[in-house]
Amino acid sequence: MAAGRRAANAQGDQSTGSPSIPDARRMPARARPVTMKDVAAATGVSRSTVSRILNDAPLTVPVSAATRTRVLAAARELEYRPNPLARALRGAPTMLLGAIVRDITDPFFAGAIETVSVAARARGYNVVLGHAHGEATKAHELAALLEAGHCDAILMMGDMSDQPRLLEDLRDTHIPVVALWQGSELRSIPAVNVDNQAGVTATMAHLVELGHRRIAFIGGRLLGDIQERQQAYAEAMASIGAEVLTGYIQRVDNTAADGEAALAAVMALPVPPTAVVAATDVLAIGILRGAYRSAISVPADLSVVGFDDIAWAATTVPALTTVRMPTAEMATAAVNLAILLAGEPAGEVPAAEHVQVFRPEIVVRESTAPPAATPGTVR
Amino acid sequence: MAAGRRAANAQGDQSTGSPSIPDARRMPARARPVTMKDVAAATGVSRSTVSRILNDAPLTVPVSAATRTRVLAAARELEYRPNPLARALRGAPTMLLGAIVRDITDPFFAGAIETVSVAARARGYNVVLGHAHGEATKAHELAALLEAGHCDAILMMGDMSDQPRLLEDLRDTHIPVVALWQGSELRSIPAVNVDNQAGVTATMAHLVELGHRRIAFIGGRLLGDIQERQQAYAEAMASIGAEVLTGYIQRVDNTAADGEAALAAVMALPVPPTAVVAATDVLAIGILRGAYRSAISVPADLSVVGFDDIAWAATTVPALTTVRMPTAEMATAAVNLAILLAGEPAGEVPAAEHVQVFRPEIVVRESTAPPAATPGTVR
DNA sequence: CTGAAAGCGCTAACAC
DNA sequence: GTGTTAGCGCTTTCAG
Repeated sequence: MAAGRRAANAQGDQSTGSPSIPDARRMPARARPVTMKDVAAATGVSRSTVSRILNDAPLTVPVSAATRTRVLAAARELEYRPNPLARALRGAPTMLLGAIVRDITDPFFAGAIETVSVAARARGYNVVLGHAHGEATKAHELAALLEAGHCDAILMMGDMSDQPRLLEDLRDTHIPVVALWQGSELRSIPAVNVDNQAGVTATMAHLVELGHRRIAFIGGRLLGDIQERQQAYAEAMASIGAEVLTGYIQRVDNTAADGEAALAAVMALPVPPTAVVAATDVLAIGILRGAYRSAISVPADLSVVGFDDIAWAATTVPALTTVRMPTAEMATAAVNLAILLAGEPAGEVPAAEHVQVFRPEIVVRESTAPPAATPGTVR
Repeated sequence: MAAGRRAANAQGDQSTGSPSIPDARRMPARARPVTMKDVAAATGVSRSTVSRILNDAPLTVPVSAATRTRVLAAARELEYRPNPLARALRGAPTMLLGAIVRDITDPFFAGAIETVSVAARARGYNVVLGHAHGEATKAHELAALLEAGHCDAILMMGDMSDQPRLLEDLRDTHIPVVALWQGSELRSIPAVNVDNQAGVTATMAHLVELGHRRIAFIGGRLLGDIQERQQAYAEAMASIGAEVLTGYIQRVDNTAADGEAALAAVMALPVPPTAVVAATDVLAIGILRGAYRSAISVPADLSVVGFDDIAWAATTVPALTTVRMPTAEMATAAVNLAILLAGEPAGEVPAAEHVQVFRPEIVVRESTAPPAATPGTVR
C-alpha cells in the first residue's frame, strides 16, 4: 500500500530550492504542504490518477507507463507527502499506538516504554504517550488519548485497578485495548502478564538453599504484580515452615527512598531478617543504599533480592540478584496483540482468551550469600 | 462533555446479541463510533447546529436554549466524541508533539522524555515517540513521524549532527522543529541548551578546592553536550596549570559498562588520577561500580563526579556528586517554544533567535573528598 | 435562530 | 487508461 515512497524522497532534494547560498542558509520558512491536487495540476492529470499511481494501485486499474513516470517525477519534484490525517479519515490506520502508563517516573516503566516503542516501530507504528500519573487525572487521560491521540489501539501498562472508571470506559471504546503488566487479575480484557508467583518462588528457593529462614518482604501498594509477589512470598514462607514475624512485611511506595526507609524499619526489629526480598529492583536499590548507610554489609550481613532486572540492577554496588522480567518479549507480544486486534473488524474479538503469561527467571549476582553465622549458632 | 456514560452503556448491552448469559459478559463488541450526524439525527436538527452547540460557538451565532439542551443531552446519551482526525483535517491542531530521541535507552533521555511528556500534557499535548536509534534508520524516523505522526511540532532531543540528512530534511518541513540538548553548535534552529562549560567549570573548581590536580575525564563520542564538556575540562585543567597526562581523557560509549572499563584503563596508568570527571552520570555510575570491583574506595582513594543528576545519582553507593541539569525547566521551555512556533503562521518564525541556555548547578554528595595523602607527601 | 452547501486531502466506485 | 463523483466527519460561510 504505502510503497514507492522511497523513490519519492530520494530525489526530492536536488530539485527544489535555490542552488547557491553556501553558509547563511535561508530560514525554515515553512510553506503550505503540497497536496495531491498540486501534483495533479502540475502533471495535468486528475487527482484519482495521481492517487492510483502513488499508491501503486494493484492490478485492478492499469495506468500508462508514460503518465506514471510523469506523475512520479512531479511528486518528487514537489516533495509531495501524503497527508496522513486525510488518509486516516478515510479509514486507513493511523499507525499510532497509545500507551497509558500509570507512572512514567517508575524506572521499570521507563524502560518498558522504550521496549514497547521499539516493538511498535518494528511493526511500523509510533507510540503516543499518556500517563495516568497518580489518580489525579483519572480516566481523563484515556479520553485525551482517544480524542487527541488518533490511536489504532491502546496499551495499558501496569495495574490501573485503582482507577475503576478507566477500565470501565476502556471496555466499550471503539478501539482495542490490551493490558500489559496489569497483574493477572481476571478481567475481560486481552492481557500480557508475567508469572509473579514463579519468580518469587524461585527467589525464595534460592535464599532457602543458601540457608536463609528469616526473610523479610518489602513491597508496595497492593496492586497487580506487587500484590501477587507478596502473596507468593507469604506462601513460600509458609511452605518452608518459616514464620513471618511482625514487621517482616513492609508496605511502601515504589521508590528507592522508600526502600531505604523500609530497610531501616526492618533491621530495627527485635529479630532482624538475614535476607530481604524486594518487590521491585527500585526498592532493592534503595535497600542496598540503606544498608550502605547503616554499615550493613551486603551480602555478608544481609542478602537482598530484587524483581524486574531493570538496567541498573547489574550496575549496583554490589550487583543485584534479581528476577529477570522478559520485558522485550512481553512488550513485543503486547504490541503484536494490539495490532492484531486493531486489524480485526470491530466486535469480532474472540475474547479474553487473548491472555499470555510469561515466565521470569532468577539471575544470581552479588547481593545474595549464605547468612552470617548468628551468635550462638554453630558454624 | 463525556458525562452520563453509564446510562448509555447500561442499555446498549441488552439490545445486541444473545440476551441471557449473566456473568460472562459479552465481549467488548466495539461499535462504530458515534458521529455528529447521529446526534443531529437523534435531535432532529442539522449537523451545523450540533457543531455550533458542541463547540460552544462564540457570540457570533446564537442558538435557542431549547435546542441547545436537547442536543447536549443527545450528545451525552450517545456518548458522542468528536473525531479528532476530521477536526485536524479542517486545520485544527492535532495536539500531538513529536519527540525524536537519538537513543531512548539512555537513562538521561528516558527521564527527559518523561519530563517532556509532563510539560506537554500541561499544555494539553500528547507526545509521540520516535527514536533515531543509532544511525540505522537515519532520517526515515523523521519521515515516519511527519507522515504518521500528525504532529503539530517536533522536538529533537540530543545531538543529531551525525545524521546530517535529518537536520537537512528537518529544516524545510512545514512544521516547526526545536532542538533540546543538542549542544550549542550554531545551527539555524530554535534550541534549548545547557551551559556545559559552566557545569564542568564548577566541577573542576570543586575538585581543585578539595586539593585534586590529577584529574581525568571520561566521556563519550564527541557530540553536542559531551563535546562541550570535554572541552571545558581541558580548559579548566589548563587554567590551573595541571597537565592532562596521556590517557587522562577516555572516550567511550555512554554506558555504565563502558564507564567501568574506562576507569580500569585510567587507573592502570603509571600516574593514576585522584579524581575522575565523568561526562554523564551513567558513566559515573559505571565508574563507581568499577572502583568497587577493584577495591578502590570512593571517595577516600578516588573522587568521582558525574553530570546530569539523573534520578539514580542520589541512590548510588556512595551517592554521586554531580552537576544538576535543570531538566524540567528545560523541557518545559522547549515544549513551550515548540507550541509557540506551531501557533505562528508558517514562515513567520523570527529566526534562530529562539535559543535559550540554562545554567546547571553542582550538587555535592558523597563521592568527592580530598585526595588521599600520596606517599611522600606531607599531610 | 437554523439549514444548506462547500470543502479540508484523500480514496474508491463508477463512468467515459 | 483516465476523469467524475461522492463521501470519510467536521467546520464555516452564506442564505433563509
